[in-house]
Amino acid sequence: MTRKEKDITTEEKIKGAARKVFTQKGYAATRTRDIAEEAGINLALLNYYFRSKEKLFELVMAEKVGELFGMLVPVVVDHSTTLKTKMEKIAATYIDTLEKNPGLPLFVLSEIHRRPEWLSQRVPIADIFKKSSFMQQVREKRPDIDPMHFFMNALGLCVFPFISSPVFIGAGVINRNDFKKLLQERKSLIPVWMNAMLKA
Amino acid sequence: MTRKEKDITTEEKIKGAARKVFTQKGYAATRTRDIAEEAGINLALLNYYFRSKEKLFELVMAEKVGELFGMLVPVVVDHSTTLKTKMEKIAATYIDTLEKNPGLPLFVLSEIHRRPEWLSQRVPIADIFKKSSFMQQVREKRPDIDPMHFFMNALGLCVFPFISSPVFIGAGVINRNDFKKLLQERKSLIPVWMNAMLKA
DNA sequence: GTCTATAGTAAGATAGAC
DNA sequence: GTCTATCTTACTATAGAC
Repeated sequence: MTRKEKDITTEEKIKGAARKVFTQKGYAATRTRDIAEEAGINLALLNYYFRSKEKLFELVMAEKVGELFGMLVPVVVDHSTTLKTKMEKIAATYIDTLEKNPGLPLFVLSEIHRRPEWLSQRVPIADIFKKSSFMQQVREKRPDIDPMHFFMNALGLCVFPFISSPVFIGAGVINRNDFKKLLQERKSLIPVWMNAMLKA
Repeated sequence: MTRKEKDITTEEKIKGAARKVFTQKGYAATRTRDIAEEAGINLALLNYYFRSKEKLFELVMAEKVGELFGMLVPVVVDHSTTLKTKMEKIAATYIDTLEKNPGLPLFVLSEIHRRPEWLSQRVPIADIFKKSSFMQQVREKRPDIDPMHFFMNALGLCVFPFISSPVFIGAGVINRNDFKKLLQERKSLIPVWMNAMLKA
């Protein structure tokens, strides 16, 4: 047994397995047995540590929502950066992070879709975005258009490829390698496109 | 009993219920009992008509994939229209159709994510898109950039709002009415943005 | 803390009456 | 064709030994 394996507590092994299985299959399709097997432990231990499937899911979900939106906050509220810089940071951060965890957006979006109240009950984040420096700067440039459009566009341009890749790849419209190349290109293209949309 | 109700066969009632429940909750979270109840019939009848949950799902899934991508084909292959016209048609068609069926994209994308081989086994549509008039016209305008980028952007700008609306609305970043207003605005904005991106 | 064994329940599917 | 009742399986969760 390597040092690394020995240091991971059973609790962390289960959480790690849960992260993997839940994000891959979603809550409903996940069986606690899958998680136990993935963690290399017995099913009873899962309930010993986390009481129930629901409680374990809750933990993972909160973490994943944080991963997906947490990275956004420091960038959009920063008053010291230009809109262009913000766009560059958003594109680079999202694409690099999601490339390591491509299933993240679809998981979060799907689970929130099935539990619309989940977010409102715990993440009071609306004002942070609405009053953010990003929104102000967009409003200054385009007082004639709802800034939410551009916020959505920025996120969509970054995130949509990851959500739709199974379709494009599955349909044979693109292959895995070309897709990876596209992603890298988008890191520099998205800021340029966003700038063009703001001027259009 | 109204005329309309009387004319709907039991088979159609079940299929209709299945469409509703499957797209709302996804395959795994759907119980055949939910569908039977929604259809106002007995559980046994579902198996009498469709043999199994899987077979019924298969039917709905094929239909929904058709709904989501079928509308795209006639537009992108049409050699008689300009790129600008194509963009206008894509935006208008998608937003109008999806407004009546907002859960469609997330359903299709999620289910394909969980069954990556599903598409490749039955929808041999790759060449239609790759050789489409849309792709050619984009290549002419921007031979320096992979046209797939713009195809993805067009779809993403139309579809992403529907996928992400539960998040935006759930987090309180936007309310339902403003969201509906945004959607209408996007029908004319998206073609403008796409044009701007192509020039950038 | 970790296991085996099992209770309890929910879900998909079918048998058989009408 | 449509129903009620039931079979069978698979899942979550717990009891209890070690």
